[in-house]
Amino acid sequence: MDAQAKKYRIVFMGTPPFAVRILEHLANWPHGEIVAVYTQPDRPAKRGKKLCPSAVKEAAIAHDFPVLQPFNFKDQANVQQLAALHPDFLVVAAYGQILPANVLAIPVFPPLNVHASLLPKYRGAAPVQRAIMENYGADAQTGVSIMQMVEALDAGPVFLQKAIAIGEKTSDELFEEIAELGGKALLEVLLAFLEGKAQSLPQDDSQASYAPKIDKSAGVVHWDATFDQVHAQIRAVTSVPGARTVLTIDQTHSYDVFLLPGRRGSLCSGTACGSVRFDDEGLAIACSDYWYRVDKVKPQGKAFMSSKSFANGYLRKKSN
RNA sequence: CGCGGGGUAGAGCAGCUCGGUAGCUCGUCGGGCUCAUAACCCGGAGGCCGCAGGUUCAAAUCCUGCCCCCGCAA
Repeated sequence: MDAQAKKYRIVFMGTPPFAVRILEHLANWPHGEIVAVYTQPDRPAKRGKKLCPSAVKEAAIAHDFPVLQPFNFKDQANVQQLAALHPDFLVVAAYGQILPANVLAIPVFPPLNVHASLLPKYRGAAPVQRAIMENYGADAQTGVSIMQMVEALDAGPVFLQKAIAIGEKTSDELFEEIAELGGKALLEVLLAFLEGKAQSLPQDDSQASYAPKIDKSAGVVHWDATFDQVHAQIRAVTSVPGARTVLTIDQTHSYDVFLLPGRRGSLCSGTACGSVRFDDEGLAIACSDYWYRVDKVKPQGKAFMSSKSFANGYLRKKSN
């Protein structure tokens, strides 16, 4: 197949930065051309409540891809608009909308989804975060699946899976690696379709688990767990929605802060979970087994600072 | 005009009500003690108090406008 060969028509759907990485891989695929990019409508966001475009929209505009932002596909006009694009492939990554059967039937090849887990584990909205939270062993791993979309959520047959070690990564770091891996896996599957060699395996529904969306409350650190569990939780929620806790200095001073992943301290047997300690190294908080050494904290209204800086400015009140 | 917090030495903060001397902890530099030290003692340097304008004999402080940072809400 040379440069003059047929370019397959691809419609991409996605919204957050994770989807951007997948889109970038697709954009570089020599056998296809992106004929449209679907993403969530601009939403009021951030300070000032201004209308903000999604990460995918910004990327699509940078590439000069046509952008479409329908509210949903219940409106048949939107379905027909997609059909009129005559897509060979429909690729979806973290789009944020459930696609009805008449949409899934449009592309020539099966509609594909890039999902950030080893299906059937962690179907749903927050597969990466849940995988980190629940798998904190030394050899824990998660991965990415290229699957065919069906009406049931994340339940279609899987064409290709790739695994990746979780280690001590944060969800941000893992998202990036999975997007990179997923982008490559996706192109492998697309090529397999062109060569007529694509094969899928049905998911074992009895092994399925669901990864519910992460909300604010998931960021509140549970200090009554082991160090490994606490560390896993903090890594999972770092960045969004942020790991937060209340530092109780004394009876009259406590601060609601965000914190970044730290490291294991010494054993803290006998200390009440959640106890706060300041020493030469900075801040430590007691888990059920070890002290959790915290290097960076963010008081309300402030930026992240070293725990030592925090002590310099905020601890004085304790002695006065 | 969505709501709230913040901007003062390299870092983190106090001072602002009630205008009048630039303060605290850490860091940094120099000296001392010590076998030695990240420990302790003494001393020093380092500030357009976010920007601009106004009020005043006098503004970090009061008034007005603007910029930047943070959170909530979506």
